Amino acid sequence: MARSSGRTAPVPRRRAPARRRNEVNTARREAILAAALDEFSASGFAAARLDDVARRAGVAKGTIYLYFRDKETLFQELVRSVISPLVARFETTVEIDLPARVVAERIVELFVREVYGTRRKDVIRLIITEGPRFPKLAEFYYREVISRVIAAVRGLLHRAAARGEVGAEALARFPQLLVAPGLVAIIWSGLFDRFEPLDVEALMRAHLDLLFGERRAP
Amino acid sequence: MARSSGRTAPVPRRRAPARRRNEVNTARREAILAAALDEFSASGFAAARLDDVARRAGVAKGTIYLYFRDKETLFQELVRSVISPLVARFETTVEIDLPARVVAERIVELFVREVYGTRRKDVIRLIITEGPRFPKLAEFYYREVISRVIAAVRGLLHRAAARGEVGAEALARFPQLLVAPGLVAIIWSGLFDRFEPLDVEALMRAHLDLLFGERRAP
Amino acid sequence: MARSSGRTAPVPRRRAPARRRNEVNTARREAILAAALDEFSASGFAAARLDDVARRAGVAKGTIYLYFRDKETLFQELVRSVISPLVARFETTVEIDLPARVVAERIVELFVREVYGTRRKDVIRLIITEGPRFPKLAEFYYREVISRVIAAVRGLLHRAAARGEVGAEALARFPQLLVAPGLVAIIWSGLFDRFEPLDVEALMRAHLDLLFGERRAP
Amino acid sequence: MARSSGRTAPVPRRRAPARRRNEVNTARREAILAAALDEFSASGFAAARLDDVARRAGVAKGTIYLYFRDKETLFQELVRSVISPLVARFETTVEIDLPARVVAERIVELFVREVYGTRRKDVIRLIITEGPRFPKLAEFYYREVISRVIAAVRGLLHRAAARGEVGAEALARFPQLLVAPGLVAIIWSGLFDRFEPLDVEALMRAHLDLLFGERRAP
DNA sequence: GATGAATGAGGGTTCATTCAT
DNA sequence: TATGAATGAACCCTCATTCAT
Repeated sequence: MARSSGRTAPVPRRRAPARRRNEVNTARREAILAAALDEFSASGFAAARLDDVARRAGVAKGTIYLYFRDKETLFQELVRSVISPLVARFETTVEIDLPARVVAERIVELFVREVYGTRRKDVIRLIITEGPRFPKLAEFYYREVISRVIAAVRGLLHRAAARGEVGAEALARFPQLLVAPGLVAIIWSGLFDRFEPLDVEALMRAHLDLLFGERRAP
Repeated sequence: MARSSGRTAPVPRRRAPARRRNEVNTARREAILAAALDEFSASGFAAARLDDVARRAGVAKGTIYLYFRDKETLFQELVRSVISPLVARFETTVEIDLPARVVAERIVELFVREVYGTRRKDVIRLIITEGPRFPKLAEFYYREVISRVIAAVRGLLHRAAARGEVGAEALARFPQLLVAPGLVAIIWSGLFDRFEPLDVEALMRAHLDLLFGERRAP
Repeated sequence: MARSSGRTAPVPRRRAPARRRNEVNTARREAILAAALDEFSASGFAAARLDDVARRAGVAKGTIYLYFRDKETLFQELVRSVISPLVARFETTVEIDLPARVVAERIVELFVREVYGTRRKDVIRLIITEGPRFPKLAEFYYREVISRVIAAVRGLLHRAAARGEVGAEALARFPQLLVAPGLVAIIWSGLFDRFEPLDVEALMRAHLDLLFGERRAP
Repeated sequence: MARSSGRTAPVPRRRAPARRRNEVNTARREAILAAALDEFSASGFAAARLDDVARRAGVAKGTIYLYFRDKETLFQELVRSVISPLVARFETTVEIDLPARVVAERIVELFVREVYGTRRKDVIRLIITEGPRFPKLAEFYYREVISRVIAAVRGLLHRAAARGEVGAEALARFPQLLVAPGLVAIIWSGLFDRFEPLDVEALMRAHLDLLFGERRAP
């Protein structure tokens, strides 16, 4: 809504060039998302305070509402922003037919490097801990991640089973079995690491060995 | 400016009577615990309202405080009351040496029947979702459950490995691998059951088959 | 079961800004203090409701917490804000050596005009009525007011006694005797004024006459 | 409400003899009053908990309500029960005409011995601290104590003034001046004794000396 | 009478959200 | 656009009072 300048000549308001403004906007939005991840991870959705998110992001509390409708939207967009790129990444990993074991190793390696070793681990943990209270979030995650990953893995494994690979059939029915130890590692790290740290890579290697038999050479 | 309680010596508060709690008391306490499980499961610890717990338990709000010091204690006792009997149950299940596969089957069967098929599933889910915010809860669960279960399973499997059973060694190092699918099933049921229900028994059977090879006859 | 704030380092809370509080802030703070004095005086600390303080101050309940940490701090700051200027005022009144009677008259006059005739009377009454429950408040009042006033009066009277003035020695030992009728007047006004009002000025004049003998001309 | 004993011969309920019951009742009532004095003195009326009163008195919470309508009634009866005997005591002390100084000394001595040296001091302090919130209490105290004491003292002092005693006239106008230091001592003891104890007897002696001139021999 | 478990109104405090500047 | 003071609904917890036993 343009302001009327009345009888005097209008003074053009100076505006930052569109390009620059967008960059600032994007940076600020991302600062808020990063701060939100910190706070939601530390306190959970309900107990996290937008005041703390704002302070951590270096903006005023009201500013958050310029970028996100409300606390819940901030939370959902946080999850989306971190998760969405992950699926694309995953789908390029599994698009060619390879032996089931090789596929499994790649998936596991992708998980360890790109999820467990990054803030994405915290987002997965948030989905696990907060998901039951956020049907929309669960639905998004199911549609955008779970169902697509499962479909991709199933496709691969069905073809592997058709080629006679052992174990592929069971995994194809329940691809959850492939990633279960990864999820357990994420839960474990949030609950028990201070009592007994878990070596994820060794865990996942042992898991693959159990599924496919010992590898000869590393 | 801490307020003083004055000059005269305070009469020591009589502790909760150790005398036998009669049946009404026990029933009421359990009604509150059951209602609390419902509400905490539905809303999470932070968002659950003690008002709703009271209403669901059929008591007044203040009555909760006759049985539990505060919301946090109620939550903690809820977890303890459901979890503690479980461990004893588990330890009697694994006390004799049997082939690893048989042990694994019993554990899995115990899990499906006594955890997944009961309200205990919800308590496990609460530990997973709320544990990161309740260090004491995580510690209790680690000391009373996790460490003991892991120790028991490790003992069994080490002996099985010594007898030459395949797979026992890897499982002995990471007993988490045995129950990982069970935990994933619990998480799944809270998030995705409405999109795609999970047949836990089939999942666990497939898991055992992957670990130990197909069984011939069920 | 203390709740943890998680793993990530907390961002230090920015303290209440030391920057100049603008006039709106100051006015609002004072409106809250004035309302608090009304309510605390009418109901006592424990029974006063912050809801009423807020309504009387024309602000929302939460606004109080922008200016004061909690009810107790509000009470404390109320006392301090009213009392602190009083001591300075008093000390300028007694700094020169004069005959004991003249000093006593000035102190009495200061009390009647600046305490009894103002809201400060209500604050003194609050210290008397609530002090036993607020050790820190009593300590503050002792250190900042009582001990300094007593020291000042003692100094004056000792010198007057050295000059041979009668009565000065006893008053120097117990300066409380000088102000006792003033305190009784404050108590009386809160309890019995509706049955039998007390003429403070006449009371204090009679007191001085008893201490020092009748004055010839008023 | 007599219980019906049905078809069998009625078993007469044993009842304690009326005398014994009355003694028990009286003792219990007094135990509650004593406990109430402790608790009200320690915490003030509003913050004192009937739970604590009951525990301290060695009775159940409900029992208090068999003897007193509610918390406020308990408080008022507490004050009455302690104060009422005091007035009779006082009136016998001042009934004969004596020199003003002697009367004043007797009153002061009565105060120090029978009020300041006993729990009555705490009741006076409660009247001072809680009176502003309890108009009925203030009225009772004014009618039963203050007005009668003042009338008695005035009578004495007017007659002393008529006999030409110096100071009697001023004191007759404001008998409050006689007891003011006593009240200040009570207030002081509740607030500042831990910083600077007050020697009441010396204070009162100095007070009398100021009013009537030094005594030659103690 | 005596008990103490149960009640539920009440109030201090928090914090998501709004909006004047 | 950005700010942060202000708002007020929400909720945990206390405790005077009641009442079935």
